[in-house]
Amino acid sequence: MKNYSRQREEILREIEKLYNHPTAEDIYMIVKGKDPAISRSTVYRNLNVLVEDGKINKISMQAGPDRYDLKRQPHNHIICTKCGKILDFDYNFELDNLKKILKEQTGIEISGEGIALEGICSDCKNLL
Amino acid sequence: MKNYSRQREEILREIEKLYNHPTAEDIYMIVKGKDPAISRSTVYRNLNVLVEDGKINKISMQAGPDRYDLKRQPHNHIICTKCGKILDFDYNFELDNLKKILKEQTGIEISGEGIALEGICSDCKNLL
DNA sequence: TATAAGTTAGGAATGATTCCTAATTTGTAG
DNA sequence: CTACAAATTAGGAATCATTCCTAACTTATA
Repeated sequence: MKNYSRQREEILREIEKLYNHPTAEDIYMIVKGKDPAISRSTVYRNLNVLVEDGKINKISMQAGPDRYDLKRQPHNHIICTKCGKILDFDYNFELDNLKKILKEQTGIEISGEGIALEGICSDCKNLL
Repeated sequence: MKNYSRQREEILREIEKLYNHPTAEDIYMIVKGKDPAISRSTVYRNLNVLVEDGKINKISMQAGPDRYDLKRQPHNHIICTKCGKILDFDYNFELDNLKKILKEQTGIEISGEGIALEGICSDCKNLL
């Protein structure tokens, strides 16, 4: 296992405490509270390293900045297209015939992770 | 039905001819070939209008610019995370218990559209 | 024909992210 | 320890996609 720099460790430790899909900016502000000298580019660069190392997930939004999530047990995300709220859900795609259909139609084998669905959440639906 | 401006019509007509999920820039270059005075902001603005009017879909990518697609029959997209290729597939989420599970766990009712999956396509898999 | 509403071209502004550079830290081999 | 290489940093400039701004122009309306 590769050694992590102090800054990289700090970033990972803060993400471990968070359960609200923080943005890079969120993480930057939190880490900066403890390590005022840290720079934004260090946060961005290390977030990419942590994604590559499989420690965290990057969630690409249809609008606004990317969000990050510690890899705990496998789960998926569903995003409200009105308010942008992200909710977790667990659904074992392995068991589903979706995988088979995709393989047949496109030749792509999905991993079951990195999947984002979209919809309108109940809060927003009530406002319509 | 609202009247569309000449530029808006031009943009929609070009998207009707394309089956390769063009970006706003792609569309801008094509329309500019026929109407050299058109501006980029006109293309962006009208793409948003066409999405709101339900004429086209916007596909948000995990990397790079958004892509657009005429709304023909309902279908979903799967994106290769290596090469960025976008493939269509049709899978009727209405028939699936995914919808039920999502409703139970998150309160969100998905529309069955605007869903993007990710994986690694067979071309890229061969290169690994 | 006058007025209002909608739309445009062009470019400036914005927001998120990456890139660049010189300085600093860390790892390693003698 | 010591010296050199490799990795990483802070800070800010640069980039990219997109939106915003404004004055001019079209189109609809009455």
